[in-house]
Amino acid sequence: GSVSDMLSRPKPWSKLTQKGREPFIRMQLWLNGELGQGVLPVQGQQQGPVLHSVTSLQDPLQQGCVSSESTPKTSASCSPAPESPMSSSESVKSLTELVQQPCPPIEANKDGKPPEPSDPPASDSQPATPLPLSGHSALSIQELVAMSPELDTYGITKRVKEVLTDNNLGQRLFGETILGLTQGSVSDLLARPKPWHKLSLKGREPFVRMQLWLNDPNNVEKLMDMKRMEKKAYMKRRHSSVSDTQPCEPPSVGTEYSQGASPQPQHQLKKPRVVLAPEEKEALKRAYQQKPYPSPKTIEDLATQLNLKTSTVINWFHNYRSRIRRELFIEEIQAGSQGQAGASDSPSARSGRAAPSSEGDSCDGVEAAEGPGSADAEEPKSQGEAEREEAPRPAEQTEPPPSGTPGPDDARDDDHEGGPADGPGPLPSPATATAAPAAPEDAATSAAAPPGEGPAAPSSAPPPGSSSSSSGSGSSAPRRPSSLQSLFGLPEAAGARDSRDNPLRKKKAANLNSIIHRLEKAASREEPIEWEF
DNA sequence: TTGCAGTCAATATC
DNA sequence: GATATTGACTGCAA
Repeated sequence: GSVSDMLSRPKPWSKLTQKGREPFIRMQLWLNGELGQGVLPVQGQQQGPVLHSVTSLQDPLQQGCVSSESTPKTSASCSPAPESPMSSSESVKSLTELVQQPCPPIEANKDGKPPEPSDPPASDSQPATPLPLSGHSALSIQELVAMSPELDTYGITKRVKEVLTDNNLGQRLFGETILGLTQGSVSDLLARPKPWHKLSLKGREPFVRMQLWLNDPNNVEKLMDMKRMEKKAYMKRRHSSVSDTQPCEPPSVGTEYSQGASPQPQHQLKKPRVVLAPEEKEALKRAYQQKPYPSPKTIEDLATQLNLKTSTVINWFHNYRSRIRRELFIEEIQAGSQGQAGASDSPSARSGRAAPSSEGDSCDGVEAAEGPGSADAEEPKSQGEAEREEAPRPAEQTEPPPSGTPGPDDARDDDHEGGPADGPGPLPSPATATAAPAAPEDAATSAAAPPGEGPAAPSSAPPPGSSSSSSGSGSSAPRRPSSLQSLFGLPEAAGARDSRDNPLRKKKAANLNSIIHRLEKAASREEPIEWEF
């Protein structure tokens, strides 16, 4: 049905969303012969057919171009059938145009910031500047992303981490040079990769780049060279600045233009970063436990009580929700990979990252009820979260948009609270929150306490995700069968399945389902809910 | 409008 | 010095 609709009534490119454009890109590729039967070979593996073609696309970095054999024709592939008629769909037309036009270096798109190659830093550590991705292939990369088979993001990051550590290459260098991302982003990406199917086209890009990089036989050398060049540049700059005092431009960069008279105005304007105090975070977490989706009023109250800007509170909730969500993703993956070993169902997987998880403690409301299933206790998520995340888990639901939107909704203030404005709202003030309302708090409170002990559980189990678990040094994905190693190809699903086999998981899922059910029921009844799960 | 994904960049930690 | 964490932003979609 969708196909029919698309073929008969194609929307203009400009009206399409990223997702909506994907089918057209696929069609174009298919027309170009880039896609075999139109079915994306999920085998991609590092050398899967598609990927190959991908590589062939010649990443500006050429990094990924592995396939020496992929040869020339590849290049052709790059440019999507230039003249392919494409008669009808203008969308495709625009696409081809887009693809053909010399694409701006990726960063340009990314940051939206002008490439400004002249950037001072560039001058010194020039090499770093960027993204070798420049070249015409910036767009190609997007194309690649669109046509790329499902990749095993977890496996890819794992291998990347290994290569980087084995060769003593830093994330910063790798990120700036290969991915066009900052160190923090790279760190985050490597530590908490989202499953392929949960990623947007943009989000997949870094993984495709990583895959290409991994495929590049000279990847390490290239990076090493970069490293050397950077060092050289740094030394040079340092030297020159010392001897010449001539600030040139470098000064402003790396070091500090601190005293300098000129630049200060701007960065004077920089607002200092807000750092939430532990108590404030605690209060926010408690509030989150009660309402993952607080109403504007609640947010305001919270802000007032905590003496924070409402925007800060809003941001905090956004960030917390999404980070917890990601936390779940990797837990899912890890659980899946551990599969049978259900033993360490311990979620905390990431030692360091106790936060969301252990604190997520949040789930309290939910878990608490779990009662016996203490096991669940570890899976920290707030009700809303839990529902949202867990719900979909059951069987076939691997879909991103957990139809079960009920989760969040139920949790929303506005929903069950009196309407918007009314008053008292649950004011999850630090104080109130803890002691406050109904049941959930128990959890909340209890959760508050545990922080300290929380670690207990996790400690027992070796950090699943941590490479340690895999022990096998070189054996990147020791416990993960080769399959996982390369492609995700549905592995996710597989993983999920595994996890599902785990009794604990089943139990948890069942519990969550019942919670959801009860919530829905309660909601329809409009009865005040007593959280006694 | 609201929520989310993806990032950046300042800090914290290791 | 490298890596991890996290508040804030931007852009997009519903």
